[in-house]
Amino acid sequence: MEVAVERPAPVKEEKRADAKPDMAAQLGSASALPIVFESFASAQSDAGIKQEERKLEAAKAEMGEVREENERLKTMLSRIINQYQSLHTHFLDVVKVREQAAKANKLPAAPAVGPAADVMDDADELVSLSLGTRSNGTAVRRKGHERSSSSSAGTADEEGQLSLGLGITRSTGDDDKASGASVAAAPGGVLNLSSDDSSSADDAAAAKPAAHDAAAACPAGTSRKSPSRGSGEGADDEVQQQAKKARVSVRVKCDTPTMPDGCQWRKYGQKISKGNPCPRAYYRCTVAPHCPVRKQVQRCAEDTSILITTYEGQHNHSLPPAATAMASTTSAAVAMLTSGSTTSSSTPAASLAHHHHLPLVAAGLLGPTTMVSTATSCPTITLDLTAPPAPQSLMHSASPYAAMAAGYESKAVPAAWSSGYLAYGGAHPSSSYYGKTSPALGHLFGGGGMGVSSSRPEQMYGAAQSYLQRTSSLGGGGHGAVGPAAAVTDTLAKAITSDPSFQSALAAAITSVMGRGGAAAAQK
DNA sequence: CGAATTTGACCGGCGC
DNA sequence: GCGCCGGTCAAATTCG
Repeated sequence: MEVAVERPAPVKEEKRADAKPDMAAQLGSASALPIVFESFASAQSDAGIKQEERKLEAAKAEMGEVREENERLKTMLSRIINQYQSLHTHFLDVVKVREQAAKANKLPAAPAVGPAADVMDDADELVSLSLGTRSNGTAVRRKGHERSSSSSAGTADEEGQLSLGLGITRSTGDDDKASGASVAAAPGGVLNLSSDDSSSADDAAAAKPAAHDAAAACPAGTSRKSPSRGSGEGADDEVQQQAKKARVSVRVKCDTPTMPDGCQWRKYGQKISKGNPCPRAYYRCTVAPHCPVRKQVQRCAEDTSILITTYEGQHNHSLPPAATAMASTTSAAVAMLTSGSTTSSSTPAASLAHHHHLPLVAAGLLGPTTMVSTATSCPTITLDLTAPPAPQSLMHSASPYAAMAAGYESKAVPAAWSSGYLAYGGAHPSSSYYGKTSPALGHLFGGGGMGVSSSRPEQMYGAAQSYLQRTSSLGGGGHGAVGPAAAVTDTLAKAITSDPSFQSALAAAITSVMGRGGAAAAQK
């Protein structure tokens, strides 16, 4: 168990002002403690024995704390794993039942049961997961297409809601009410997983054009004659295409024409899409000549203050620091979604999404409101960052994102990014900036690169929690878990910013999630 | 004057 | 097969 090892040194350094800095740094690692004690033993033979003893006591106390926390994290980890496994089992059961029912009804490929089969096949099949964070349900599910029919609502009722420890609700079809209710009832941020061809990143743009957005956007991104532009690379074509298919869509409240993500973009087109009076702008990454990354920017028809930015593809070049967050987010999304789709045999895409994202949800790593839609051809992750959460629960759940946003922001992103998100994370639910969490996620996903860690996300979540709790106690002076002031969040931001080990640990844990997601999908 | 943006035309996928 | 639609191209225009 490496939980304690990942704990950030600077926190302890601050907590233990009486200890030497280097010692405090060593104490940050549980495995380093024996070395510390050895050095203490030799030091005791010299002068200042009492002082050293005091340090020794402090070190022991510290070690005790670390052990305690380690135990806590172990417990939390095992609990989360259990919940994940039970959920996974339950989901597989549901899939099996539905397949059997489909066979019985002689509906070859329809995964749905009963009269709503067409709805299920074509429209939303959602599994909403929540852990800790609370978000505004209405914003979570704008997916409700107008194709919604009474039969779909009935389906939702029939399917019921499978509710497990993580607060899982399952809904089908477009029943906004059902999903909205489930969201509202859920204790926190919601991850929606859908295997819906008609739900895409752009579904957030408006309820009506959602189907068109997805249906048309996907082929365009993959089937166009991109080879002529040099983005295709022979044997990697398939991978490239996979990568291109996967999308990350971010809904934020933003007054500027585009979201400042740190990357260089060149506009190459603009269209009025059906159902949304606001034009959709198409941008291409211009950091490198043949970078395949595109983004679409469109304002929400229902609320023009909401900007929907959809990223597609992976950068083939190094990025400026300011752009790494978002780029890493898209890369991570691509990794998650494409790894699943390539290993899929008979399992519906939705189940893959489960495999990939449950750990994320369990770890509380996906944003306050995150939607994953895995169409067979166009998997998309939507970060709906427009819904203000209840501040009470955020300190324990969403704050890690806030902290990450802060950590990232201090490096590269304009102040609005983090200030807004920090407000979102705990202090000012009404802030007009509260949507801008994507750097947080991006930082989580990207900071440490992919595929190099053994850390577990569950650990990470716990670590993040405890870290924040500790840090808040440092800087906030007893604000505790209830609505810390902005000053506290600033303190949190600074504390975490100054702690690269924590950042890398988080990134590594995320990396682990990605890897395990793919492995899990491959096993099925 | 070069770079970036605008905008109408074109292309390919998809549904009817 | 046809029309609709989203996405892209590229010439024209604007901007710094």
